[in-house]
Amino acid sequence: MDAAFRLAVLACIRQIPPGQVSSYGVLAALAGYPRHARHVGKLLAAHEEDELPWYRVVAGSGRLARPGTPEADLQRALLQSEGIAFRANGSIDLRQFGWPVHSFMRK
DNA sequence: CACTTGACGTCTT
DNA sequence: TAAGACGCCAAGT
Repeated sequence: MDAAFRLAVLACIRQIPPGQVSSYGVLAALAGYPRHARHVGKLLAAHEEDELPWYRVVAGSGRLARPGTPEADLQRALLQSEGIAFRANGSIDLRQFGWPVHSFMRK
């Protein structure tokens, strides 16, 4: 596997501030690998580390990946505990909680 | 080599 | 705006 890819992506994920979320595509681009969103997901699927805030990674649409799974429920709970609000349809407003866009546009 | 798969994303209807 | 189609790329079969 490409160790550089893993390290770069994991490093970016660790940069996500508490109470905010990022998306697979954005993280891939930040890591220097545009169009590799699916691989970020592949990485998280195989990688389990308690320190890593994997739950701060959502789909670009603002909805959770793999809905219906126990993992998604856990993720929802963890995010809510950090103050992130979910809409009625079960999606997150990235204009409010998305990173790094939100940090940059902070008014 | 052809085809499928997957924690995704964008473009068309 | 919602629902599909289509694109993406590395790995596995």
